[in-house]
Amino acid sequence: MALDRQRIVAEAVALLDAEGLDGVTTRKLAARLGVQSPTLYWHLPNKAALVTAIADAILDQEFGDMSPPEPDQHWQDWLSGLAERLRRALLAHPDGARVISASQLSRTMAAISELAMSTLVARDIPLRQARVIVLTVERFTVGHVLEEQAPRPDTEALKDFDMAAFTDQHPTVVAAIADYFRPGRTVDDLFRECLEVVIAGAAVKAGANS
Amino acid sequence: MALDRQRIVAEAVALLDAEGLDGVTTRKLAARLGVQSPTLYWHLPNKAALVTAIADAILDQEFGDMSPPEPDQHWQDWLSGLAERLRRALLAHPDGARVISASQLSRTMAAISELAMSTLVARDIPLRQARVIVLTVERFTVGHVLEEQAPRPDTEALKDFDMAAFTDQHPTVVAAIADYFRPGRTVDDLFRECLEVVIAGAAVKAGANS
DNA sequence: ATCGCCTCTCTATCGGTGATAGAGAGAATC
DNA sequence: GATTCTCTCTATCACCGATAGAGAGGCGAT
Repeated sequence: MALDRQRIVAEAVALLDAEGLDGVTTRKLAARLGVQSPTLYWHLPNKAALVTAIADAILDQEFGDMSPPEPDQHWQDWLSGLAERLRRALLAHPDGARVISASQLSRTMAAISELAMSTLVARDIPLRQARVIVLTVERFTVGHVLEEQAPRPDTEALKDFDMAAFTDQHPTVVAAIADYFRPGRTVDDLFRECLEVVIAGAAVKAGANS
Repeated sequence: MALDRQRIVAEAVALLDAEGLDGVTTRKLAARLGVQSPTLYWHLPNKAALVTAIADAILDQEFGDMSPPEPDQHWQDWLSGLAERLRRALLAHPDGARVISASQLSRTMAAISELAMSTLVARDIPLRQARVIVLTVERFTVGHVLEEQAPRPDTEALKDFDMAAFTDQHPTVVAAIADYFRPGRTVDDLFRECLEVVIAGAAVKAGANS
């Protein structure tokens, strides 16, 4: 099978799924493609370009179809949905948020921003506020998923972790986490509640617009 | 001079300042300390622990003194100030946001969360909402600074970047960025405006509390 | 038809990375 | 004085991104 950029990126995503971002090395990727690693450098200038291509692929997978809101839909709900989709795209692959934050100039991310900002402008929100709102939502979402996907500290490190002392020094944090582990609650609920904060603020800052 | 964990971390921060996170290698760090690199492994279990220690050092530098708000101060203003300080801490060092997001179980970060959540609880905000608000502010801030510190794409990559086509496909984004470069505006203004969105939402979601 | 160019992959190698094994120096303790 | 503990060393591992440069094969122009 011919080796081209598209096939390289597709296999890189598969490798990401199998081993995480640190497992995506030029050698392993080349091996999967039945090729020697320097060959990849004929198709890609460097590894950063590969990561950006992976980021675009991840986003494209979830944002293949992007559409503005229905006329009767509140932009708040539509923007929430966009953020939920962005999160879903990042969670769909190990280290998805790291991949996006390590990528440079992702075309798809730019397209998402364009759609979101123009949608808000079409709802009579001033351009500057539209940009502020969209950036806030995007950066919060990436920051949040980055934390969600942070590696669990290994058991070795936990051995000299004094839980009693931690609880003593951080009672509120511990109580809040305990609440968060209440039966029936999921990580999705936490994201949704945080997102509601951001969207509520966006509504305030957007002025009295619909 | 005796080599201990504290001196290692201090020198690691200096190395971070000089060369960025990718420049922080065990060999370079050891060389600065006048020592061979395996020696470091007597004081640290692995590099991840070093990064976490650097993260704590960066935060400690800005959050040496942490105090709850004055009784007459709105918690919104106090929380804004906390976020501004967090951002300042991250911006004070190259790749500061990457360091914090790569760190695991930072004690100082936990202390910041504890202070913020307990402060909100003391202002009669329900525990769960307090946690949601604090997490939102923290993760937005890290996400934002992560973007602020993202490396500028090298000139090589920009050579085949078609600005005209980009403007054509993303007119709103380009217009928004142009507005952002208006004279007198700084990157600090953008952060402040985004933060205002988050804080406004926090105020809404906190209910009718002070 | 053949010569030369172009596209793509190869081998060989470079300098660098985090990490481990195990020797050994020197101080502290018994 | 012998032993043990603390700390640093040398030597080495497997692996990483990246480059130089050879060479195979197709394709077009002569």
